Amino acid sequence: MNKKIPVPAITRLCKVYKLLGDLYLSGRKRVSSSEIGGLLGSGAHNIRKDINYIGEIGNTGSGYGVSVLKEHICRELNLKKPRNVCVAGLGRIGSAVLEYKGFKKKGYSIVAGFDSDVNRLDTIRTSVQVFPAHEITDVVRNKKIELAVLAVPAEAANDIAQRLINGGVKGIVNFTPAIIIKKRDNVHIINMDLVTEFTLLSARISIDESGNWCGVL
Amino acid sequence: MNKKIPVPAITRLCKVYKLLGDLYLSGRKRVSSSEIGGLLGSGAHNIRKDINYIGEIGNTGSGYGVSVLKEHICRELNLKKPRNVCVAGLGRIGSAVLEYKGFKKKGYSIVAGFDSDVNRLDTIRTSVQVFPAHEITDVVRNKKIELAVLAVPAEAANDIAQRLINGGVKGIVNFTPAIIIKKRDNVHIINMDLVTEFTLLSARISIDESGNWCGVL
DNA sequence: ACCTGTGAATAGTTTCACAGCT
DNA sequence: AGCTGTGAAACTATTCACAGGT
Repeated sequence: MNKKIPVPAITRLCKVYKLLGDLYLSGRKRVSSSEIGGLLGSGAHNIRKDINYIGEIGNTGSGYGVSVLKEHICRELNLKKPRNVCVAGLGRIGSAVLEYKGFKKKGYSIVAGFDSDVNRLDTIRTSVQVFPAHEITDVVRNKKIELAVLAVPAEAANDIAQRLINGGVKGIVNFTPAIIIKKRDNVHIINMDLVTEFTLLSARISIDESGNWCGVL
Repeated sequence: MNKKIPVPAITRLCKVYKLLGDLYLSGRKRVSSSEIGGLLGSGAHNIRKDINYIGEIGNTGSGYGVSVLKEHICRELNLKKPRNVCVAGLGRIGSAVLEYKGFKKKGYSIVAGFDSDVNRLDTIRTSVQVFPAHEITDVVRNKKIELAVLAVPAEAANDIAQRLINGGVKGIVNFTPAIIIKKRDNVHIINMDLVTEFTLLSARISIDESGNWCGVL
C-alpha cells in the first residue's frame, strides 16, 4: 500500500467518511457510489476511484457496506486516533466552539481554552479548563494537544499561533482573517475567514450570472 | 476576455485579493509574485499565472502595484458588487456572526437574522433586524439577500436552506454538520463543519507522521 | 438491471524556461 | 539583478469504457 493518493482524493474521502457516519447512525446498511457522489456533489466515477486508491476492499456487486467502508477509510487514513483539541481566544466564536458538544463522540476532545483576558477567564462558565494565554505552550505540551481552533483578534493571531505550534500543535483551524505564517511545514492550517468565503461565493455567483464571461463552474 | 479560468485559480485570486486589501491598509505600495506566493503558500509561478488569466494588466518589470492589482482583480472577478447577507439560526455561532462588525467595509451588509424560537428573537439585542423562520423566503426576496450563513441545528438545516434558496439566496456558508442537498445548481455552498475539518487535519497529520505510508503533502 | 474495479483516454493544472521590461 | 508575461512541457486528476460480479 505505497501508492500515492492525490490530495483532492483524500479530502473527498474525509467527507465520504463523515457521510458514512451519518448514514450509519440513520441505520443504512449499504450505499452505492452514485448515491455518495450525489450527496457530495461529485461524480460516481470519482468516488469509486477515490475508494479504489485505498483499494482492494472486497466489496463488489451491489454497493458498499456502510460500516465496512467506514472502517476501511478510517483505518487507511488513520482517522481512528483520538486527538486533543484546544480553543485559543474565548470571544463569542471561541466560546461557542468550546461549548459545542458534538466533538467528543467523533474522537476529538476539547481539553483546554485560552484567553489573554484574565477577567474573561474568571467569569467564563464552562466544563473545559481555561488558562491565560502565557501558559499556552506549556499546557499544549503537557496535555498533548494536536489541534487548535484559533479565534483571537486578528492582530494577535500570528503570535498565538506560534505559541500553539511551539507547544506541538500540528493542525489549526483559523477563524481569524489574518494569514498565519508557518515557519515549519509539518503544520497544517485551514482558514475559515468569513469575508474570504463571502468573496469566493461572490465570484462564483458573478460567474454564473454572466454566463458569457467565462465558462467555469 | 473569454478565456476559461481554472476554478483553483479563481479561489487563489480571491485570497490574493484579500491579501492585497491587508497590504493596502498597511501602506504597502508594491508587491512581488514571490512574496504573495510565500504568504499564501503557493509558488510564485502559480500566482503569476493566475494573475495572467485575468491578464493584460500593464504591470511589468518590478512587482505589482498593490492597489492597481487589487482593483484589477476586483473588476475582473466582479467582486465590487455589494451583497446583502443574512444569518439563519441565532444560537451561539449565529449570533456571533450577526454581531461581527468587519463585514460592512468589505461590501457585505448583514441585513437580517432568522430564528424559529420566538423567545430568542424577543430577547436578542442586536442592531440587525431579526425575523421568525417562517418569514425567511419573503424577507430574503424583499431585501434582495444573496448570501446566507446557516447556523441552525443540523436537523433543520435542509429545510431552512431550501427556504433561503427559494427566496433567492445564491450562496450559503454552512456551519451545520448536515449536508445540504441542492436542487438547483446555481446555488453555491461552502461547508464549514468543524468535525470534518478536524478529520481533514487528522488525515494530513497522519500522513506526514508516517512518511513511509504515502508521499502526499 | 445495476453495481464495482480498473486501465486507458481525456481534460485540467502546475511547473518550467526564457524573452522582455525596469 | 530581479521582476513579469507567456507558450510549451510535465504532471496530476477526472472521466470514460468495459470486464466481471451479484
